[in-house]
Amino acid sequence: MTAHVVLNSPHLVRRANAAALLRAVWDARPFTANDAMAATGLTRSTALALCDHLADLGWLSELADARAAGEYSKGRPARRYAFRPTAGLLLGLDAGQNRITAVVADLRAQVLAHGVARLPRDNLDPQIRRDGVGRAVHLALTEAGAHEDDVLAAVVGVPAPTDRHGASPPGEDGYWARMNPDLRSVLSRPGRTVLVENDANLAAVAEGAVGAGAGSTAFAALLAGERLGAGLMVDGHLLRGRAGGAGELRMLELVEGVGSSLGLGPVARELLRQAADAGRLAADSPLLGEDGVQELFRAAAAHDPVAVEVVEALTDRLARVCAAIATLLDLELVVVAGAIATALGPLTAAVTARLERYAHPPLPVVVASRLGADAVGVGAVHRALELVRADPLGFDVAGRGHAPAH
Amino acid sequence: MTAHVVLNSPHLVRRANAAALLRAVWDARPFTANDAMAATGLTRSTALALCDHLADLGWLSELADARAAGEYSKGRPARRYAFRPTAGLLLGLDAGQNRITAVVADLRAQVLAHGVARLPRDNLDPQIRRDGVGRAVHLALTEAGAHEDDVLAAVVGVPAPTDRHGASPPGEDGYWARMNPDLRSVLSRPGRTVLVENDANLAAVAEGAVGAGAGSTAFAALLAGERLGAGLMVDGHLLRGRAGGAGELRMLELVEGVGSSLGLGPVARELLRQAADAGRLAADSPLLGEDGVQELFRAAAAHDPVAVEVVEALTDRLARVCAAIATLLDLELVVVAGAIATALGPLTAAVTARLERYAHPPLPVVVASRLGADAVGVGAVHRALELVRADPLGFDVAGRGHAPAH
DNA sequence: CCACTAAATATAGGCAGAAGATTTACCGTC
DNA sequence: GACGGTAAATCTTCTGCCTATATTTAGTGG
Repeated sequence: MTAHVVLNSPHLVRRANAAALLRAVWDARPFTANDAMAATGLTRSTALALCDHLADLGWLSELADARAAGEYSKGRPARRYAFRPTAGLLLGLDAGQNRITAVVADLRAQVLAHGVARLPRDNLDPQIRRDGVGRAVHLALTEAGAHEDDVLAAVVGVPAPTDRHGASPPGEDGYWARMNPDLRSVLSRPGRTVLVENDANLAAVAEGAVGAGAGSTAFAALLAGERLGAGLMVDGHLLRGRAGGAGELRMLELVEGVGSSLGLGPVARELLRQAADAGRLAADSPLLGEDGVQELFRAAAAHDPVAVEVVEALTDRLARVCAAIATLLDLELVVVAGAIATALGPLTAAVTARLERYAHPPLPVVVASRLGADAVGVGAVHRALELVRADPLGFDVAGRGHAPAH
Repeated sequence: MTAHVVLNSPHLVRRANAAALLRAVWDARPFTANDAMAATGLTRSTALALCDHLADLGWLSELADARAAGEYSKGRPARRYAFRPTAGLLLGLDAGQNRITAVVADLRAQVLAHGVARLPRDNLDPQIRRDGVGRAVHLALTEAGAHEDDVLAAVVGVPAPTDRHGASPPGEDGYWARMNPDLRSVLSRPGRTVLVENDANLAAVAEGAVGAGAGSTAFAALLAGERLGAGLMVDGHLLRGRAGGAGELRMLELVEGVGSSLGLGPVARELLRQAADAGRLAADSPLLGEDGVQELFRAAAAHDPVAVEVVEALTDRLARVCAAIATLLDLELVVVAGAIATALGPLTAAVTARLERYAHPPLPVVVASRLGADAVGVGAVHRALELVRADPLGFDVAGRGHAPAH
């Protein structure tokens, strides 16, 4: 006979109702008691009492102006309230291998400021990463004119699997553990919720919230950097697995015509090197340079035979990858994200077309992310928002620039 | 401003608490108010009032006997209640291609009776399947001495993907649609909840509830019949996907060394046929007969070279399949289920051992199901149980052999 | 200045649950 | 067979949340 949650106090009822009202009003324009009544089904007196209560707590502001918005004008003017998106702040971080980005956003996930900390090229010292996180956060908060105490929830994306508690397994040669040197504790503050999450998972959250996956219930965000990784959203849930390893794509080693989880950049470089070795590419070709991938698509568009061949190989590879993942999970969409995504725009249509060779209808669609390099940070902010929205009254908001109505 | 659920009436609070209490005592021995208080945190008066209420509704019986169980004997004897597992019945069906099985169970998922309807060998007429369902249900209910009205929830497993509403896409050549000819409507009755679900998914539910997956939060049930299909349980959720196709294994066509989603039986038959064609197997070998697969393992155990070779090929194939699925989703376990499962017991250890060739630590474990041919039906019953437990007070139970206390 | 209107406020009542006093139904024991 | 002791049931009182239904209020337009 295990314990079960019950409402053993009227106070709990009120709290649940207040949270429901707050969620209903979160994204709304200024609203009146009538709106609150419609959204919750509560009586006017109760709705008003809850609004006043939420205003006392700092979640809502009562707008002095009664019928300012000229919304009609018979009868006694309605009291108007508005959700205060700056009642608290959200912090989203992308703790990449060489760079840490912090994003400060309000309670509607509107980005207010950024902060970036570059890390030394070959660093694996945990303290350097931890310091970098602190630096990026400080920069972002300063730019936003905000204070550490204003942050209700912080979420960090790391290039490693993470379990429910934000811990990463060591991984081979301890790479994962080095990427996630207990970043949770760096960000922890009293009254603040902190979560460490896999970066591809956060990219998926971002795509689902404001990207190509909005409205979709089954899709993947394919983070295409040096190695491929995926965030899997199925039935509206982010998949985690035993130890957070869901979406790790080592299974691609078993997929015919793919053979590894290498990202598109490394594969392109390798193919171009092979062409050079075979004498089909001049040793000083721009395709072999730093910006090889950008050059590659330009050259393919200009019908350079080697470039066309390589791009076709990449298309085929990506189609196989997407087919394998999407078929097993019945996804309707694969969003290719990461730094390389913008360059891949032209590729995705070709990939989608090629899917019919490797998958069966209904075929998924492959698109490039429009969120750019910020995908992980934005996803982190949205994840933080979910945490706050899930139980807003669990967060203390009173401090922030608000004088409670006594 | 979308509508949100609120507790706008004391009645709702009471209902929620009653449901919580009921869930807490669902699997308990006879219990007293003290037990109920401990499980819910409510006061004695409230707990007793709720128990009486639930007894009135027919969910609990009050045991006349006060301190019969000799559980101590100072003070005023406690009133004792017990959950009534027969307050309503659950119906689980396995609507296979050639055979329909119905299982009747009580509210603790204890199986009370079976009913089987065999279908003509080559039938695809929807009406024949629908009639078969009715026949199997009638047989099972009769054996249980029960009536249609006693069934609170029914769940059917079909060999086809199903969406949230129990509908199946037509599939190529309409096979799926024929396997699921609106079975929902056949079982529908006023006051009864009906659900149509993919059979592999139900096998996964069964394994998670009473099979090898009990306690595991990320595992797959691999239904190994003529074709492979999987039910995927990740983070405690059954994966569905866009149209219920999650766990369809056509992606195996892309996996090296696998190449198709054919089950082990067909592959074994094909390998044996090839051996026979090559003259390595006598044309009258028992391995080529009806019970080939059973024979195969026996022969391999006796070091028959052809049999050993085929079993090794099957081991390798299964290891690749499990590695691909388990790696993508970070599963800790793959349970091989289906009619063939019992024969596969000896194979699974070899498969688990071979996984290290195709996957990386932490490696999943592969085991054979111990649930036998009933896995789908049992899973269906457990799924039905979930439906009832989720909101027990939404079901009317009063009728069944119980005189409410006026 | 007066109806009219729509919203805010005030008042009363129902109901769930807590808290604590009291009663009850047993057990020993003398 | 009356007498404490005990643990649970029951009774009484109280608080808080919500509904329902007046009543008041702050405006508009004639």
